[in-house]
Amino acid sequence: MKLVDAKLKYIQTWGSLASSWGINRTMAQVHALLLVATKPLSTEDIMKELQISRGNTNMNVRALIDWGIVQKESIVGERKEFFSAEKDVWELVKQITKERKKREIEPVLRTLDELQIIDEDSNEAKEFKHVLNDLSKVTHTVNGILEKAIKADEHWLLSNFTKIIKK
Amino acid sequence: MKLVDAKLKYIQTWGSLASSWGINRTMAQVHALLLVATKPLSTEDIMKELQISRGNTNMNVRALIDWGIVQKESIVGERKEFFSAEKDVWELVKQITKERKKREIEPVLRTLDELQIIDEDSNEAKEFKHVLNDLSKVTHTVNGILEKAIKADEHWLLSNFTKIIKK
DNA sequence: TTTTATTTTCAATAATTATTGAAAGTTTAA
DNA sequence: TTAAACTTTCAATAATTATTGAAAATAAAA
Repeated sequence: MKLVDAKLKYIQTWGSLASSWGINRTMAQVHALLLVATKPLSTEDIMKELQISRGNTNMNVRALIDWGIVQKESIVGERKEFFSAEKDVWELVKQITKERKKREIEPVLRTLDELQIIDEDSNEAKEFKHVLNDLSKVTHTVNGILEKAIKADEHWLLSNFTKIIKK
Repeated sequence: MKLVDAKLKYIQTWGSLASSWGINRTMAQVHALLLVATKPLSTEDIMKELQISRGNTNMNVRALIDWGIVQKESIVGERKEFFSAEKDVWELVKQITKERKKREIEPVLRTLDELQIIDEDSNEAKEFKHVLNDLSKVTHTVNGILEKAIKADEHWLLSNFTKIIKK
């Protein structure tokens, strides 16, 4: 396979994975592009490479910066902005985990805990509380694991998980 | 809070969580409804409760059965079908994990491995291969953890994860 | 068999989400 | 200052995804 084709296919793959996880396809493609770029890219570079508009490029680059996985770069003698992606894949996974945890899991956790306050004592209410409690427990556990994973360094994480997998 | 309101809010919450994870909102709501139902529900029951059409109900119930988290139930003397959800939340998490792993992670893994075959030796090609390799390693590790989690029983899983969290 | 109840399908449509492109805003350099 | 380079915003529109509802298919009962 030719390098150009491989890069193209890789960007496509990343984009479609992202959609299935509820992330904007273009955002994932911009990120994929920056991840394999050998130097920081400008808005123009991204527009040209992915054949998308200026507005779209700008929006998605900003979103990626918001997620903490893309940085602005200054190049001496250049007026425009350049962008580059975090290249350490573990760092990347941790950053994404951190953001999704904050944006998606934590709000649910809060809602689940709120809902437990039901002033009723029927069988139906008891069963409902029971399901809620189970959901809450599982979600808290998952949240705890992610919390730990975010703070851990690569080696600690890897060795721990490897231990579990091997067992 | 009243039980009825709590149930409503719970179904809404589950639905919006699902959207952010790339799962059809209605599908999540149907599942949420079945999860707190005290007895199996018919298509009519679901339609009425969630105010959705017959077609929509049918599609989403079938999808849930496909995912392995909802079962058909027969009630003696009743001609129509009834549906109920897996109530064991850990079993549920495992089933969902299993399906998402199969549908989303594994295809990516295959593509990543395919892409490694690049017949070029430039610096650019080397860097690209390096990033691919990193991505592949991380994805394989995550896949392995999930594989293990799917096969494990609740107590084993919980105690292992708790150990990691406490450390 | 025919009738009736129930489920499934799918074209039409609605709702949602993403994208464009041009105008407005901002920053830098002359 | 002013002008040019560049970035941001956002209403209009396109693309995608979800939903409806009625007709077709299937299954059970008469």
